[in-house]
Amino acid sequence: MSKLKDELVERFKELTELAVLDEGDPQSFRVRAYENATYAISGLTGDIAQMSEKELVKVPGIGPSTAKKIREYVETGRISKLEALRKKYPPEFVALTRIPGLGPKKVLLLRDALGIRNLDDLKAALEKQEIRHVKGMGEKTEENIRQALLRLGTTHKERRSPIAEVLPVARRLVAALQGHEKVREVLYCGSLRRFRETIGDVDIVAASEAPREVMAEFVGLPEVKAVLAHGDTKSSVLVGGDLQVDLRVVPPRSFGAAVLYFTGSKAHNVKLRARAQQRGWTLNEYALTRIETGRVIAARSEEAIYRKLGMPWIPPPMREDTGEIEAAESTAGLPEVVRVEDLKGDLSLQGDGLSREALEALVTAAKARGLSYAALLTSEGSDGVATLRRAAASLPLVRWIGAEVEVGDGGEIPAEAGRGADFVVARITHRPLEPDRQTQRLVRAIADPRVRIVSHLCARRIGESEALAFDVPSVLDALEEHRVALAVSGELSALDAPPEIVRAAMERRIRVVLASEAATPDALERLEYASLCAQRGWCLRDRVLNTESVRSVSRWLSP
DNA sequence: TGTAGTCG
DNA sequence: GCAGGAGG
DNA sequence: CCTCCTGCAGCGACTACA
Repeated sequence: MSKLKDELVERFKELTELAVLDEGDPQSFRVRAYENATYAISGLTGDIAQMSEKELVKVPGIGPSTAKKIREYVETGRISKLEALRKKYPPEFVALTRIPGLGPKKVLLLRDALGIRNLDDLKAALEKQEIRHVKGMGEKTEENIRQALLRLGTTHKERRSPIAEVLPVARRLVAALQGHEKVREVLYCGSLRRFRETIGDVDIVAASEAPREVMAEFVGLPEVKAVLAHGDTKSSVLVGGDLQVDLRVVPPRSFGAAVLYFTGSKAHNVKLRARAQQRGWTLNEYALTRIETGRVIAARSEEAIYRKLGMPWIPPPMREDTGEIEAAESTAGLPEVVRVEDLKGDLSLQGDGLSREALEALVTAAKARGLSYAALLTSEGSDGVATLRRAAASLPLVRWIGAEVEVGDGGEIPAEAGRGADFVVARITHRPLEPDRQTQRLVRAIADPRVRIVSHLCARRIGESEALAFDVPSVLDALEEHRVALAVSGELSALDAPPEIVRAAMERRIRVVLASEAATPDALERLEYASLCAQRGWCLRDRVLNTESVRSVSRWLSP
């Protein structure tokens, strides 16, 4: 977005980190105020450089002090408070707090007692076994730091893993816990349940009356590489490629409250708690409770808690405090976002290279999932179309053969593309271009009259390659004008078009297609992922082409 | 056993 | 450090 | 309008030290 804004957000993040050290407490009010200010700045729209101190102070979360700092940065390119703190706490010293288990207090203690100012000092102190002699630390602390350093690099605090890596692991762990006889219910929560594209750690919540046994089972699972903490109701472990997984076990009557609490987001929870407080209630991970009597109002299910707070259940992907709570309590209610059950067909099955048997297995599985129509795609030109048409003859569900074509550097689509096919899907591939050229490329491809669907609009690979940079409004305008549908791929390393773009598309009359791009029966589950991703973008059900009847899909594909 | 630090 | 209320 | 004052969510779980 705006470069100035990004810079300010960076500066304030650093300010927050340094304030934690300066205050010696991550919970101090000043630290929290900086955090809020950072969030407030990241939500600013418009030209920040043009805003006066007065205007800035009006923004919730920005007070006189932050406003001054913003103006100072705009005018001089620096923030004196930040410079002062940097001097006091050099970057290499601050870096020490990123070691798991080392917070502000211990880091400062190490500096004052042993003069440790950077990683090398710390390593040297470990060598000499000096740390165990510091008052307040012991052999155990020393050993923990040693272990943390060994893991550093792979598991430093900020590392987030692509959802494609995390989801299968989480599903296996949940399945393993589900199999335990003392487990009543179990669900992964956190950013994974909200379907964010990168995941910091996995939070699993289980309901059981025998927490200790469940915990023992959990930390003993074969995938567990290291146990970071192991208590009666809460444990943390590392699995596979150094992914941290936390398990909380709660009594079954609190399952809904726990799942709500641990699903977040934090900002969503804060708003919910405020709504509870207005009613004289309090909301925590155990229950929604009336404060004066201590009576539980709701706890067992999320749905009940939302209902008591005057809201319908909110799909987890929407719980990011981007207006969902206000919408949920409005008379109009939450928008009706698409759910996987709404889907009637799949327009993205990958037919290339599949035998008749494989095709049959694919469409049979699609039918078993309740789908009633499908399109098979080929990227092998008119020969591919002909082959696929023959192979798919008389198979159930298959209504169309589509040609998937790659878009060239200039947005061109080969002259012969789509010959013999029922429609064309333009698949965007990764080409590094200047934003203006990229925009032209996409708009030109969308404007080609053969193209009915555009897929992988941003050509991104989560955790590998960035989304293409282009002017989003122009491209969305083109989609609307030429009546081309926007695909949302459920392929976990793509999830493309991303939610921000889907949400912007909802402001226009743009249709969406949820796409599994499946070549095998198992891969059809990506329809679920596509719908969760679409929910993050507030994708309305009645904008999704493949929730509609064969007739209306046909009309869209061949206008 | 009480307390402090860290994490969530 | 911010927000909101009280009091001037 | 300004200044001054007060509250800011709140806590649990776990670990290590004394």
